[in-house]
Amino acid sequence: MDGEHDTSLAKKVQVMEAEMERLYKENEKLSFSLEVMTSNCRFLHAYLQGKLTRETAVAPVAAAAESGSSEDSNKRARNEVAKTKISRVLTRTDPGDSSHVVKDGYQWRKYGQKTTKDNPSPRAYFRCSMFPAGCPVKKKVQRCVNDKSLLVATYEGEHNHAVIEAPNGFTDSPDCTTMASTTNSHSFLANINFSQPNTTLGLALPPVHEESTSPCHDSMDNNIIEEYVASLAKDPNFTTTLAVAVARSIVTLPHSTQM
DNA sequence: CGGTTTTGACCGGCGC
DNA sequence: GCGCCGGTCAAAACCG
Repeated sequence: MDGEHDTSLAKKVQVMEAEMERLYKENEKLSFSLEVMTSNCRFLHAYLQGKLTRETAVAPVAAAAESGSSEDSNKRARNEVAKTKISRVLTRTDPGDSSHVVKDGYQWRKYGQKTTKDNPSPRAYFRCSMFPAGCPVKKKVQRCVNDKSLLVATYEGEHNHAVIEAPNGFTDSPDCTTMASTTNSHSFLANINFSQPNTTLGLALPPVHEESTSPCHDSMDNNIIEEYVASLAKDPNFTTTLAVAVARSIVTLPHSTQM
């Protein structure tokens, strides 16, 4: 790992920790998400300082994901997940709105709905219908058990065609805030992509492969983190989504077999 | 009329 | 082997 870059990143993580502490005190409702965020930042901090290995840093984070998410419970730890690309998107909607509409730029056809054991909200199943000849992508949409105003969309597979609508389809409504985190078995990449009327920011943790330790890191990471922390401080109405988004993005960091 | 949604039935994996 | 559960199918209803 690149020592100088990691030191800088570690400082940023410290700033994030401090900011999260402040937000924690400000908003009781966010306690769960912020606990996860703070915990994850500490593990990442320790990891960056070399106090933890990749495996020990990721394991508690994964455990936090399990405890915070109603879906993908014990039995869902089936190994097919590692093969296909899995993305998870959180979308804030009107809590009274019972629809499962997550505008992401693609056209979907609903093929089923189920009420799952650990979440009273029904889960809807969609297939991509933009390319009927065989787009393999599926989507599951279910309301978050902890926050009914959050829609959790889980995408499986990759589109084999172009998107029709604008790629930033996440910005479909003024108060729609979206987090996307993408994982697969070969990358170590977490993306947060928020869109608010006056706020757009992102955080990307670069892939950490043994053959690409430092060259791919650049100063953009630090700038993005600074922007992210600044926006956390400025926009109290945005904290819920940010908290959940950051927690989700961190906890979905995939395992890597190499440090 | 064609595409989409709804919803009960069915299937397969998993734990006991 | 049985029951539970998540995921999918398919027929009917719905809609533009």
